Amino acid sequence: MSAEEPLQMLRWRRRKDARPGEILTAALACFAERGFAATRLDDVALRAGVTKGTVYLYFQNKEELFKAVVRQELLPNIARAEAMVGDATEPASRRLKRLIQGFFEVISSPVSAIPKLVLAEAGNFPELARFYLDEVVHRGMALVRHVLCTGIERGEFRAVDVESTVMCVIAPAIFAMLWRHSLGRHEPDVLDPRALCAAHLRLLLNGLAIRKKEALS
Amino acid sequence: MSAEEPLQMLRWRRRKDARPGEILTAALACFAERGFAATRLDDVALRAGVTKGTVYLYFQNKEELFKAVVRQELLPNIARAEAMVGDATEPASRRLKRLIQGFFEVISSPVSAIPKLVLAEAGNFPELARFYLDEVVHRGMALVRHVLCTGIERGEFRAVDVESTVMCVIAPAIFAMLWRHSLGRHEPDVLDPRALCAAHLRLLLNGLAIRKKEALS
Amino acid sequence: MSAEEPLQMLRWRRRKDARPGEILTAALACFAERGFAATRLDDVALRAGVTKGTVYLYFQNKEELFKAVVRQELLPNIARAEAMVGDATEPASRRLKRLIQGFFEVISSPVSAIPKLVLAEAGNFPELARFYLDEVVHRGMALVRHVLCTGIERGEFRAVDVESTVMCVIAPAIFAMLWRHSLGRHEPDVLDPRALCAAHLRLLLNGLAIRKKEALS
Amino acid sequence: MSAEEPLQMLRWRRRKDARPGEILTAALACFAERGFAATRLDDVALRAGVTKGTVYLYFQNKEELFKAVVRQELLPNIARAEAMVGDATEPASRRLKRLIQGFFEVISSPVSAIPKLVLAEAGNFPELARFYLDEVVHRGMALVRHVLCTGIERGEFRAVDVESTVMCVIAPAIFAMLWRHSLGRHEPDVLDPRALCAAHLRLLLNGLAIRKKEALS
DNA sequence: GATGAATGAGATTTCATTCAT
DNA sequence: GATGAATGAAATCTCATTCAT
Repeated sequence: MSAEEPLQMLRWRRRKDARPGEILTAALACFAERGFAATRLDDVALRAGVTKGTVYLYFQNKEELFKAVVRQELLPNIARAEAMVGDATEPASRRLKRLIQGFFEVISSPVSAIPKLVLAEAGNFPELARFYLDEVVHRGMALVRHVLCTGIERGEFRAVDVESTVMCVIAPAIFAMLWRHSLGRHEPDVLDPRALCAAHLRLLLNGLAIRKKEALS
Repeated sequence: MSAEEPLQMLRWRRRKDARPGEILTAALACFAERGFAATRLDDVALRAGVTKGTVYLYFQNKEELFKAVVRQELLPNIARAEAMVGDATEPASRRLKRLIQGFFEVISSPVSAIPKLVLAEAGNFPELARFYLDEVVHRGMALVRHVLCTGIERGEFRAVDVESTVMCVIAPAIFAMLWRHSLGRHEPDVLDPRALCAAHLRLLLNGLAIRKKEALS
Repeated sequence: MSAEEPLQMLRWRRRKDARPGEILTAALACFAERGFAATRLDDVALRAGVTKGTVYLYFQNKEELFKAVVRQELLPNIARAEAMVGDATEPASRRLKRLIQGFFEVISSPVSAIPKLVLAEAGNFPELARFYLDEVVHRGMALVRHVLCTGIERGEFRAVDVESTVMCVIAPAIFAMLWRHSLGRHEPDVLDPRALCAAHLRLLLNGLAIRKKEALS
Repeated sequence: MSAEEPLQMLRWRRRKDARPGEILTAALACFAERGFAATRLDDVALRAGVTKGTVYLYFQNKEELFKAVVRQELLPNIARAEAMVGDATEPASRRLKRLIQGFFEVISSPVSAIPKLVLAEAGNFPELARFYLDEVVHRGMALVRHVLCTGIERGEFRAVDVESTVMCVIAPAIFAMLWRHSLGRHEPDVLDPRALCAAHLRLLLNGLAIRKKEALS
């Protein structure tokens, strides 16, 4: 069969293999724009350049499509984030900085729409929430936690409440992602991710830094 | 006959004035749980102790109900936030602290569900987004900005990038609200608002504090 | 009781007696404008200056209200039409003329909306159709038939097909009534009832007149 | 399995092209029977042999369906009427006769239900009224007017008030159509279209004819 | 007698899902 | 593999009707 396959079929073959990805990309865009419920499968199909029936060829139903979007679009990003922590010989402050910058870089990519989606639909999709908690949130927090703990152990950072500080570290980046895909659409220029990242880093590193003779407020 | 009358009478006794409020409260709870689209008007009506038709007696349609929820539930809170800035003779750090604590206190009230709702539906309700930006976001940010500027002018705080720092100040509280009404439902105890508030305040005030001989990283 | 009845109560009493009529008038206007189904009882009540509940005090339901409108608004008109035939000593042509002019005069009164209503709803209200046929159509046709027959017997009119000629006699007037309450609203001045009446009379009387040596076409 | 397949296949075989027409035919029948408002889309769908959803596949909503019925069912008939005037070399009386007979022939076809529908709903659908006036009424009246004018110019007809006479010419045919689809259903045999047509023609042609030595009444 | 808040049955409309082609 | 016509369940919304006041 592969022997007599004409060129045209090869093209078809390629498209066939590409289809699921194209559909997921289209779906992410649609979900990000209107939310899960308000997105019609017709919209997704149209944007993916196929018909509704084709969507069902690759995904059992709308809910599975939704989960697939989250799953597939996030997998590379999680690994990326974990690789980001990098070399353990570096100072903790530098690793923290790189980690945060990594979070902020996500903002401009399409995956940044996922947190908003998960947030909006967590109530209706417990299974998805579970998955997201286990595969994204916990792993992301573990990264930050690890860097913070190392820094404290090594005497680079003050002995803060690690669990809460983890939240403080990631909150501005998450906030920026959510903003971009919701209110930010109706009022651009309010939030500048680069500037926010810089300000956050300064505040944070200053806040974590150990000062010589000083009592906390 | 007189025995079963009281129930009936109570039903009728509830006055027109009370109904809209009851319905709005019920609606907020439903919307917060399932989101706008997944909430059926039957659910709202049931929770409010009325029937679907009654909801339409007071609100033109589901969308208007949604807007009314956001509008009416927020008005008191905005005023509350503005009153919170308080006395200008106090040190800026104390005012900032009170402001942030105020934000964190909102988390446990039902209104804390509104940010999630607005965020999730901003794409579908531009008018609502506009309203929320003008009446909530801008006013809230103005409060923080004012305190920060005062602190910088008076030499209490370092000369930071005010606009971005405003975001850093509010991000953890917003983050906590969103968390509570989404992933937090599926994994309690991950986020302790009190502890987060405390950690945030320390980091922030430390981060803003002026140190003697220090160069930024 | 009637002795100590204050003036105010008298007024109330008067309104009470007038109510059903006021409601019927309002209902006729509403039904004529929008048709039976598209008319809401709220509209009728509003126009009658009462509330929906009051309508139900006097009429069992919407259908009964509809029938009452037709019944009550027509009764005087039927009698009026029958009286119109007038003196049997007059020439038939003059009586026919008066009869037709009578039909055309109805056009400008509110009752002229009833034929449109009955016509539109006859399919859904067989009982009403029956009533209308018996009490209005047959009696109206009998009048015309009587005059025509008299005229033929007396040698004033040609020996036409009486039953069909009856229709020809009344069709233009009915047509004008229907027009006024439907398309005529969207294009006034197309149909001038006076001119139509005059033209119809001439054609008809000419058409019925006996000519000396003439063969029918 | 192969036994019950044919039924299924027939269902599916019916092509997209055939459906709209089938639905329009079914809709005309339903609307004619019960009127616009009282017709449920379920009825239409059932009669067309499809389900409610299918109707919405081809027509945006009930109102558009209604308009489509009127539009599509009438187009052929208008052309038919215009072709009916025929040869200008014929005597006007013969052309008028043919025109009127044409109107009367419509009565027995399903389109004869449309005047009743338009009449009943003109108040609620101004746009439809406009369309009907422009595309049907004006063109129909123009035909009659043309024949009358020609007849007068050529000395065949008396110099009547043309505009009003046009109405007199068409009124009996319209009347018969309306009758058939309303009261006529509850009392057949009252109106015999053939006899009515004949009687109308005689009266009319007699009424229009010029007599030698005669003064008008 | 009059009110108008409340009801709930019933209609329109949407859209995820199926399946013959 | 891809299509798109067809489905039908489920939601929103309307409004005639009721009934405590």
